[in-house]
Amino acid sequence: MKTLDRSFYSRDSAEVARALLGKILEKEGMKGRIVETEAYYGKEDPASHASSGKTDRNELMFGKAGRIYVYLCYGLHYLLNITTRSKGKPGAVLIRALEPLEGLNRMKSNRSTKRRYKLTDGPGRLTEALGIDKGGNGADVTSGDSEIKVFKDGLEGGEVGKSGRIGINHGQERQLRFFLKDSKFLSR
DNA sequence: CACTAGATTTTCT
DNA sequence: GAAAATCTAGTGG
Repeated sequence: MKTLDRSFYSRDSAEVARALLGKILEKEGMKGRIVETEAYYGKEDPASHASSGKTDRNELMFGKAGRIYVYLCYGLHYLLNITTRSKGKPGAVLIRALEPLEGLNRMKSNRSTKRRYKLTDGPGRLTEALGIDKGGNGADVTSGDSEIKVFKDGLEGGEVGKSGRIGINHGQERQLRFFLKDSKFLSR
């Protein structure tokens, strides 16, 4: 299985978000199918971290495409993004939900809650299940020896839905959330 | 089942 | 000081 190369990620954020649906994400042997994503931009997007300029936290969004951007949200949840577009044009795609495929037992033991069966159907949950934290920040997904990889051959098929993004209060009801309609592993 | 509070870092006012 | 790209556990019907 081959990983996607940098030209795949160097496009418009919404195109990348749409194209990532159905692709397989792997971290240390644990695999999941990407079923839900959201696109973020730069200063023209008030919901984006990059909307008000570069900071220590978001500088990866300003760099080259195809790298991991992990961000600690609400002080306790890590969110997984992949940077998009080209240098100087900040952008990223947030991975919101996965369908678990391999390594389920390890995902379960990574998650602290045992009551719920929910494993990877939410941006904060999937990072915990896969053991992703700030250590993975800046990794190059297009490189073969990265901890986190995205494969070119996904599971095609399934109707794609669009909606406004979730969890943001900064207005902006542009349709930048993409998901596979028939998936049972979407966030709320 | 529905609703609510609380956890806790980065950033901006 | 307050809000944010969220989730969990607890309470009450």
